[in-house]
Amino acid sequence: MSEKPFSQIESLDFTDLADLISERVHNPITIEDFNHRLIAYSTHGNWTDQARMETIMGRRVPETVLNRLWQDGVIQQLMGCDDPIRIQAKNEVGLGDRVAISIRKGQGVLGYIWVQEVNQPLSEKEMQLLRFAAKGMIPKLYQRQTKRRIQQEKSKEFFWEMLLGQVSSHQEIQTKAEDIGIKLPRPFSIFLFESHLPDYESVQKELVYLLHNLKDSFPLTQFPLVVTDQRRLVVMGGGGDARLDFHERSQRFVLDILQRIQDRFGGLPVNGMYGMAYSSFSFVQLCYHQALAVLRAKKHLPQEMKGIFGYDDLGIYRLLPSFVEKNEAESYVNYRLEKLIRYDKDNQSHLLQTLEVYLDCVGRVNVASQYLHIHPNTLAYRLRRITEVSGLNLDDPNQRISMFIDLKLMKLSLLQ
Amino acid sequence: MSEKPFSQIESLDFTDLADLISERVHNPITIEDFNHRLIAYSTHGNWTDQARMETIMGRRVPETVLNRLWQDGVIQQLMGCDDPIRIQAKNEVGLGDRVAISIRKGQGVLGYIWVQEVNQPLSEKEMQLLRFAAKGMIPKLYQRQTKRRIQQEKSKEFFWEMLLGQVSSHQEIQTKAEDIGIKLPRPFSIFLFESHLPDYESVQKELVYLLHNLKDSFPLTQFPLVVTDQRRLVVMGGGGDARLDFHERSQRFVLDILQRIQDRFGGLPVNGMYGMAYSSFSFVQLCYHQALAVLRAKKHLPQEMKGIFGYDDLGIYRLLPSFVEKNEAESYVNYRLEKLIRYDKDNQSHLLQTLEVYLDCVGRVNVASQYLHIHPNTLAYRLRRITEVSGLNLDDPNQRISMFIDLKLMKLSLLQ
DNA sequence: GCCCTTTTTGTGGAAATCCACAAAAAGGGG
DNA sequence: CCCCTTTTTGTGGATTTCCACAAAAAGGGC
Repeated sequence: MSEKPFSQIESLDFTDLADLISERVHNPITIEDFNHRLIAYSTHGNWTDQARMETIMGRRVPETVLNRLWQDGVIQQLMGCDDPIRIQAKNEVGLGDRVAISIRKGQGVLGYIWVQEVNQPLSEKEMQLLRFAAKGMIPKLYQRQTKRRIQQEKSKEFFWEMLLGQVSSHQEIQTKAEDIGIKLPRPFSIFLFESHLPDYESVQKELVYLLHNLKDSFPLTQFPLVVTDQRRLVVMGGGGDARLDFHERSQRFVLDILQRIQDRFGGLPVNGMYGMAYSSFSFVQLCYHQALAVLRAKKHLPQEMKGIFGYDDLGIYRLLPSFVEKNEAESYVNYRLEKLIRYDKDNQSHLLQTLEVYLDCVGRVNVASQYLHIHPNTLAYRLRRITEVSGLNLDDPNQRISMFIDLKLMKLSLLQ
Repeated sequence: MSEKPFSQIESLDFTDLADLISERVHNPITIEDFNHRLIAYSTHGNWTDQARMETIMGRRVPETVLNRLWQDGVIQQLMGCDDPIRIQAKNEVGLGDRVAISIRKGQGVLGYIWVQEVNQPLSEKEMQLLRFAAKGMIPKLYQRQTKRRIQQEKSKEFFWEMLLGQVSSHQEIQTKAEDIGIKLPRPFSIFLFESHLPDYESVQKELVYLLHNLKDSFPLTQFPLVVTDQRRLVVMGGGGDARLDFHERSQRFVLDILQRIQDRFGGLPVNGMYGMAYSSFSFVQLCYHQALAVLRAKKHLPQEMKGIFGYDDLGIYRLLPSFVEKNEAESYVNYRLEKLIRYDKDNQSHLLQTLEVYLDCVGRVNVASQYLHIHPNTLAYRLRRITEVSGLNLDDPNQRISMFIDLKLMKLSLLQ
């Protein structure tokens, strides 16, 4: 009997193994891990069906195919037994006839072997052969998985070291990454995702899934490092050497992820932000702090921060902390602001709020008055009052801007 | 003979002496120092003429009177001899008939004795008496002057110590000032005047004169400390306990001085600026640096700094140095600005300048287009171009402001 | 020279701003 | 309560902005 059709299994790598199995079952095959990521594929008959091609090109089974297979209960079935299962062609998603078997250790799925039945349907003998192959591959796959997990642990530790500034020189980081065997992207940025949903677990899973899933189909590529911190996910991402559009790509990337999460969970369950783009790894910690700064700004001034995700786009809010520091050092007070505050207190008026809205609306009387639910002329009157009381000259950009800044600053300090 | 009419001269103070002389010459008198500042006056006949009253009230001979006396050559004559001189009434300036004599040591004038001839013209005998009095007063006056000069030296030294932060605690400064015998104003500020005129000497003289002269007639009082540094005059000024209008008073004060200097010397020969208002003397050094910061800002951005003299009014320019620091630390670049710069270079266009003027004009298309000598529609077109090229959203106050700031920052860094 | 794109200028109409002036409404103190 | 000031709202008209569309001008490449 052919009891030992894969006796050399220990000595072969996955690619050779794929070719060997393919030869024996007379059809092209793919070997995938528990997450449907491609581990290896046979070289014969590559151009047979759409799904196979896409899987190989994207190094993962296409999402559409997976969705369909989950819907039809195929995956569930597959995960529940050690036997090969025959799957009817699903032409809508480009999937031809298949036979698939899961590689399991106990109840845990380690991976799958997929056979594309392009040449001829599998005979019972070839099915049996598949069972042998799957069983024989268990230790190899388990070892691979363990190794991966260890490498991932190392990566995480390394990432935290970077984030906390325990390694900070570009060279040091570069060589250490090579040692661990991960390729850091350049230019890069640090992304942060935070959620306060009760079932943070599932959000995080979805996030990780999206990160891995979007990394190929989306402009921002390579996410070698993901760590979680309480209810946050920290990611280093980047690549694609054009630095010019990095900002736009980052923004699109974050927006897309948030959109998808929102579609799935509803509401606004997740916040996302990122630092600036850097090419030198000596900026990792700074970049992380930039993302954190965006987070803080969003917490304190949610209204003003709508639609802002990148540190690049914080604008003046990027500089507010420095302002606070400087103002305290020289005990600065905006005397015009003081006067308005005093006036408001004395007369129970709303000049300050009026001014803020007016400035927020870049001096559009109509817009601002609508926002305040007052007549445009009332706004005009109040503005006149404001200039009279405080001496503020709204035609002077400098006065206007510093008033705006000091207003936001006050708002900030009142909230803390 | 009455050779020793003032034998007790050594033991009397100036006030008693004034009364004594007045009695002997049968007319009211004043004793003044070399700078026409009142040292003492006799108590009889105080309300006799306008000039005398104003002199006593203002503790100095009124400027109008002095001007007239210089014009008529009286002062010159007086300074040139040791004899009493008779001066005809000059009713236009409120001056009645006088006799005056200078008190001189060698060629240097130490002071003057003025006799108001209200009761009767002085006889030759009384004139002689005046000569004796003047001569007898020389050592006393000289001593006084020396003491003053020493005190002034001490003050200056002390002031420098404060400015350079060598004494910095409020208490220490307070007690040290009391030791020296000067009363520091509270609240206070540090004022700075700078001139690059070839004849700086005369400007400085005029400034010191104005400072002493305005200190009574103007809202800002008490200038105990004046030091000069190269082509600058540093002054500590303040007082008048209302802190609310301190800023307005300071501004009016500086403007007034600059106006007068300009009237006298033409052009814009002098720059003046000041720090914020403080009540604790621990801020002296900081306040000085604030005035210096205004000076620097005026040097680098003269256009933007027109009409700004107080650190209070620097607005965002107050914070530019912090920006520079922070930007360098995180090697920040405004990516929108970058794009505009690149576009301008590639197409020899003027989008950046256009944007700057537009922002300087707080978004007034008409004003800005006139300033740029272009059609309003051209400006609108360019603005559209700007938003297309850089992605700048001019309706967002934050983007608008940070663009403004980064523009000024760039201008600043280009100039240095 | 021509063709092309980019930029500037012009026209016209709807909407918004600015200003002066006045009527109404609100609020506070005697 | 009335009187007074402050605030809000209303009206009308000159000016400005905003937009769409088009003609003219400028500049670059072939």
